[in-house]
Amino acid sequence: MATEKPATPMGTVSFRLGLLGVAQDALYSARLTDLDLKPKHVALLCVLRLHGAESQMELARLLGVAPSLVVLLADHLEGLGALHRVRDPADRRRQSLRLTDAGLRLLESATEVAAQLDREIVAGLPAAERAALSNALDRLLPPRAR
Amino acid sequence: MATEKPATPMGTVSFRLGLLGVAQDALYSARLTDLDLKPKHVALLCVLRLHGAESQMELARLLGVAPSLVVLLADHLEGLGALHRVRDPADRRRQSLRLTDAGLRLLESATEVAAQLDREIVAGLPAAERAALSNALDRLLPPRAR
DNA sequence: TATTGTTATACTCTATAACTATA
DNA sequence: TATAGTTATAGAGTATAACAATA
Repeated sequence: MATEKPATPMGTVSFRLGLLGVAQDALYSARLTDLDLKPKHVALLCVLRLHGAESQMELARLLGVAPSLVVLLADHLEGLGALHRVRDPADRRRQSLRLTDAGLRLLESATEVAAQLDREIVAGLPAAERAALSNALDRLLPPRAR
Repeated sequence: MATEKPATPMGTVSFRLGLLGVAQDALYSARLTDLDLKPKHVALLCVLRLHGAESQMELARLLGVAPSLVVLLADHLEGLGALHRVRDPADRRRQSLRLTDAGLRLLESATEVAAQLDREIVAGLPAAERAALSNALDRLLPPRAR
């Protein structure tokens, strides 16, 4: 009684995961407009908060995006006062990005927005299924993103 | 022991769902290049196969995209011989999109690509968790997309 | 006048490539 | 010469608005 051969991609987990995730991303993005953030900015803040990063290059690798995009994301966040760039004295080519207190508060606000989505969206799921979903996401997310 | 207040959006289901889903969509898109399709084309084919649709407008509503995008998607699929447009004789403004045999075979190929991703991706999940994930996706996907 | 499909246009996102400063 | 960061440019994707045909 495992998965039978599905008739369409809608019968697969990966396709439905893509559909739902893309919709989720768009919804979160819409809810972030008041904070003047996009999900990618939030991802960058998360990495800084949870890992820290030695350089923008490392950040690009961790986020899985081009280094040039990190520049734009960091520019925007710096403009919001959420972080500042500090030159590495040992290698002046490098800049470390450091969260400010305002950045931490911004991240907290973004967290609350996501938590609200959770309440709206997983409200319909039984507790066991919600936990299983959360576990599955943990396992499937590429380690670099965690 | 329910969900404690998460410290970052990474602690929420919705944010991780967005990250994973967007990555999934990109991966599926990359695997579809040989078929000359994008996930949105596949979604359109799925809707035609599973529901049928009376008009392109209805399709736009079901897919949650702008009508002008349905035109482009259908143009491409028509160019591949996957469907043809037939004018509704009762209302000549409307065009019904009908899957051809080639379209059905194309959808089967796209299904196999997604099934292969499933094998690669959910391979690491215990059966119970996989089933729970599949169930959760079913419940969370907006009904229009199913 | 309202609706379907289409076309034209513009905007967002992000990558690639070129460039600067530092090593 | 190689690397970190930046800037310039280009392409993909998709929405909005204008338009044509039909009702």
